[in-house]
Amino acid sequence: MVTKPAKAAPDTARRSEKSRRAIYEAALALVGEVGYPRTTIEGIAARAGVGKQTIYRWWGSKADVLLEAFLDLGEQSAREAGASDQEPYAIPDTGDLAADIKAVLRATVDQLKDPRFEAPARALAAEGVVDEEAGRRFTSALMEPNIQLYVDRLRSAQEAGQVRPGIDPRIALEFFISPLAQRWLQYTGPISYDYTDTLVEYALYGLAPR
Amino acid sequence: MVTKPAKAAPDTARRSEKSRRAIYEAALALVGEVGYPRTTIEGIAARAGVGKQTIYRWWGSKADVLLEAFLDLGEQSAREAGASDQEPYAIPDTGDLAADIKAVLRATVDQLKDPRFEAPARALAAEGVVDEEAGRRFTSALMEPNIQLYVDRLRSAQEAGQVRPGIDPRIALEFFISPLAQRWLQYTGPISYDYTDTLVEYALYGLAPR
Amino acid sequence: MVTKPAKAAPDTARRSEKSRRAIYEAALALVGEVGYPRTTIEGIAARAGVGKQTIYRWWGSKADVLLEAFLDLGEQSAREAGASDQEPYAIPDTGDLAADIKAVLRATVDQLKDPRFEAPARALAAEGVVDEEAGRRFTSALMEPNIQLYVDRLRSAQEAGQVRPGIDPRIALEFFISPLAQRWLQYTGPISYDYTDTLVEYALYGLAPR
Amino acid sequence: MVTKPAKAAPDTARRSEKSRRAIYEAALALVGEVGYPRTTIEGIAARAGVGKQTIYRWWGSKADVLLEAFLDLGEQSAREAGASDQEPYAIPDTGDLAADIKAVLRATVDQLKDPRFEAPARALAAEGVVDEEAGRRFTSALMEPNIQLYVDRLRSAQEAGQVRPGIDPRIALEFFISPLAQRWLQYTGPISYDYTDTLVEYALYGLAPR
DNA sequence: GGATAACCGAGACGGTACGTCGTGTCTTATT
DNA sequence: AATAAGACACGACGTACCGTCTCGGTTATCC
Repeated sequence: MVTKPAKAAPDTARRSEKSRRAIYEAALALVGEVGYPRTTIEGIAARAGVGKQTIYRWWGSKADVLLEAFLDLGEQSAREAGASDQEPYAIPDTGDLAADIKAVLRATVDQLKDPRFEAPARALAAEGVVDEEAGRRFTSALMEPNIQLYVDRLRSAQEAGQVRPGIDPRIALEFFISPLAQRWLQYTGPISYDYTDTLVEYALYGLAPR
Repeated sequence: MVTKPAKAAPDTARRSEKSRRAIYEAALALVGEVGYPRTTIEGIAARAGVGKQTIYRWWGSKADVLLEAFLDLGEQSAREAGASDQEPYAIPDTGDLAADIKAVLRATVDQLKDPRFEAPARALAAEGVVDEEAGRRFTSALMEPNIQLYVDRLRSAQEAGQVRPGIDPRIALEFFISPLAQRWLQYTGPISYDYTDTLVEYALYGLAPR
Repeated sequence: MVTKPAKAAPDTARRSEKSRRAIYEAALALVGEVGYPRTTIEGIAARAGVGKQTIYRWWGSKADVLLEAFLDLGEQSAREAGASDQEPYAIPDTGDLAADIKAVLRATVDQLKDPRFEAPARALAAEGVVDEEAGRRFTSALMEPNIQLYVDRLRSAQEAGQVRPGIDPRIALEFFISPLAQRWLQYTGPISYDYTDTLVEYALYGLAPR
Repeated sequence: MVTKPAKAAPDTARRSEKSRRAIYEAALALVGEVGYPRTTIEGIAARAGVGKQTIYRWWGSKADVLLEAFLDLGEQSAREAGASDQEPYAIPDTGDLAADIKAVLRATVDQLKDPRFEAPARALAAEGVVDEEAGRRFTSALMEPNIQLYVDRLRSAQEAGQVRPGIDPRIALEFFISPLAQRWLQYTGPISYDYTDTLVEYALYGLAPR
């Protein structure tokens, strides 16, 4: 058996770190400046001072480049923020479920409105809507970890008796994030702290035991 | 004064109905077959047996063509379905709010899984995510009418004392449609009757008075 | 039978004369300035202010473009030179064979040294050496007509008794042109009026009857 | 003073003989198989199992590689043919000038038709046509030695009174080789023993004294 | 009922970007 | 120090579409 000759993967050890970083920066900058559809691989290469082939060698598509650039951006932010590194990301657990979730959603609102995040995030989301494979990839890389935090927090609340036992946290968390996601993705409504606070109140009222 | 030579809007009266229909069909077929990004104006024109200019004359972009084609598709379906035409679309009001909404959501699930709808719908959604102007246009053309139906039904339920008075229906309805929309758009989870039924139960529990 | 779908030849009637001329000029200029190998289709297109596709639509290769440009150049020169148009090209027949051929060869020497002709001519010759199909094409388009003139003149000389009857003019003419061609093509020796005069003398001595 | 850091000529003593031979073979094979323009340095390196740098270190261009490969091929053939090595190449001198030259030209015809020689020879010739420096290099390496043999033989014939005293052998020899060269290079006519025999007859008739 | 102006099909045009290939330079690890 | 291997910046390839722009050739009113 000849293990398919499918491209002869390049040698990762020799990869130019400098080029990779330059490509990330160029990609994010361009998406921010001219939008995803008018961001081209040629443009990224030119701006990064890199040959096109260097991009094609390591990534399969514009969406791939952007996904990694975006992940890298997240890691950077995380590194800058939580210098101490303990508990890099988690929903706080003060015992007050409503307050904890409101706080997290407010942070999410801030993030959704931060132009550094917004343009690439929309680009990826759009790509994922239309290309199932990409969509699943993006979802599992970008959203799944976050979703898991909600599941954990809700389960903890369930154990504390603040959420009815029969509730499936995997579904319940969607009451917090899906309405916000839809408003953001599809411009079906404005986004604000007030709005997310209301969301939490309405939803928890239904989730709490009587 | 020369009343601006800007574009000389074409004469709608002389428009070729045959070409318009051919373009709709070609556009929908291509999006279904090769996906939105690989659907091109040239391709639509060729398949419709139409000059490119005929498309550029009447529509401003690929997204525009597809939006109208999609709306047309909806009208057709409606015409076929409700021959009588009175009350073309409304959420039933049997007095049982949960049952009524479950029924509508089940129909939505069916529609989201119908490949005739899915491909163009995704295409439009993706375009809307990345292009705010298009997004608002699509939302107001495709979703707003639907949303209004939920608002109406919820208000009626509120009057009937089945929903707490303080609740804003514009927000409450998102508990029903946003989670489903997100699962569909972003592949964050499977879609089924069971799932939408559960959604309705969890949500109404919170919306109902005690 | 479906007569092969081999490219769907474009509509010659709609061809842009302006672009064609611009392409000829750009091609000849570039070959003259930077040489054939560094003349690129992209470069020609850019210099001519023309899309690449316009070149690819009408010509199959760089060599094709240059051949036509070169033929066009020849026609132009001819048109400028022989305004009267009678006898556009022929070897003079004064009765003195040696003098007639010397005169023509001197003109050829001038042409071979004219940089306007030299660069494209070499380019075509080189292409023809390496690509048999192109070679035959170039030879029959560029050299055959010329060769025929020699054949005619030699036959006329034969009838006048200045060349032995058994001689094949098709071969004899090579004594005049092949040595010159080789010196020019392969840099095997210098080119001058003296040289071509000598050639004629040596050769005619052998061709003349005793 | 720092004796210019220009290129740091590589150390010939350490050169890998095995690589050199492999490169020659690969180059000749590729030119024969796919033609000169589609023979690439990368292709040669890959086929020879050699790093690209090894080629760039020792040769300046594709043409250089091929020229040496071709010369090497000639030496090999010579070595195989004349095992004794004395008088590797010379035009025979039987006293019959016509017969001697006819014999040599017939051998040349054979060689020109041998595909092992033809492809690389054409490649080099074409390169030389378009690049004057390469042309002079190729001519002096590949043709000059041969030409000298004709000069010698003609001078000997001159001394024997078979060629008129005033004749310049450097020019006279072109009557034998240039027509053949042109037919071969430019496809202006077929090549055969008959043809070269006729050439010799026509030419010698003019060169011989009366 | 003939003139005339629009739309229509077709598709050539100047462009931009695509994804691939080859160049010549450079770096790394091996011999 | 030369080598096999191959990543790199660069430039050109030939193709696909873009949106604009003529071309005839139907229509479809308006005189």
